[in-house]
Amino acid sequence: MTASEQAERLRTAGLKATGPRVAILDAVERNCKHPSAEDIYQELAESHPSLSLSTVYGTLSAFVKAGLVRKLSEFDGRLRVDGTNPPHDHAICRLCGAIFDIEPNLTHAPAPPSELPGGLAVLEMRIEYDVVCARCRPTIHLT
Amino acid sequence: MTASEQAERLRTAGLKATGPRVAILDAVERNCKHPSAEDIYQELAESHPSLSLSTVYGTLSAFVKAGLVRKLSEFDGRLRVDGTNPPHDHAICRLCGAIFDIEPNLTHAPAPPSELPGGLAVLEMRIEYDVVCARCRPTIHLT
DNA sequence: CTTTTAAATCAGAACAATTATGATTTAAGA
DNA sequence: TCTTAAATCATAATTGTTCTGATTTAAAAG
Repeated sequence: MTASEQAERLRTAGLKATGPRVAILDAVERNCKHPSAEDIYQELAESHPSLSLSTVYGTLSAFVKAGLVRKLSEFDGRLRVDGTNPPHDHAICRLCGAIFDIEPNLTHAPAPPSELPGGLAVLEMRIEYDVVCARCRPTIHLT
Repeated sequence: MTASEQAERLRTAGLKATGPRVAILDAVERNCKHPSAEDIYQELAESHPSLSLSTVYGTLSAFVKAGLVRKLSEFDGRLRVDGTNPPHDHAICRLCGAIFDIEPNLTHAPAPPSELPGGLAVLEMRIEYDVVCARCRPTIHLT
């Protein structure tokens, strides 16, 4: 996606299309590894030396509100975002905290309801698996 | 579950059955509201005035490693634990971050696979909904 | 092409949650 | 009992995130 297309997306979402914003949106979408704010900051350090970490935080928060990127449950206690489309499921190793992307529909889940009890409008649904990964498996006794 | 049964569980898990440990294990199992470390600390403040917050952290971490309690994805950036309550789904408001417990099987999901590609042993599966809650709904334009 | 204005940015301070430290206490097995 | 490794406590240190306020900038109006 070109820079000006990204800019257009930002404007459509009601956000100003600034240099930092386009760069951050781009970085999030390129990075498939559920980056943290710090990850993105580091990633852009070279090309945008004046970028501030607090801008990354503020921008990510704006993106999440606007629905441009997905905020993940903070698996390891840090904010992590996911800009990849389409949505996919996640498996988290309960021992080491590693996150794995899981192809959706591996577990034939039905389509999400459009609304949940209590007036909750559903935007998206995903499955989260608690797992023990291959690396950690040998280190424990599974009952 | 009696205190001595709890103590036995701790020993079986390879942990010393100390007063603080039994109390914390008990508190976690009684509390169905995904308590944070601070929550548990507060809950035990009266009955165990000398209990230290750092002990709560250390103990919870030991319990998670031993598989005695579940560590939840930290929705709001804080550690949260869950005792033996039946697992349930969660809806998170994308705007305000509020968490709602969702009755499982509302979205008739099938049983989880016991293993996922890449040698991931599945312990548990849950559904996560991104929602806009009733309070936040009026504040935005849904497309 | 200015001017205007609200939004975005930056750097740094403040804050909150968690982890580390090290001296002291304690459970459990010898 | 005695011994030993583990657990505890209080506090310091660290880390991740949010807040602040002065400055800059995009976008829309004139």
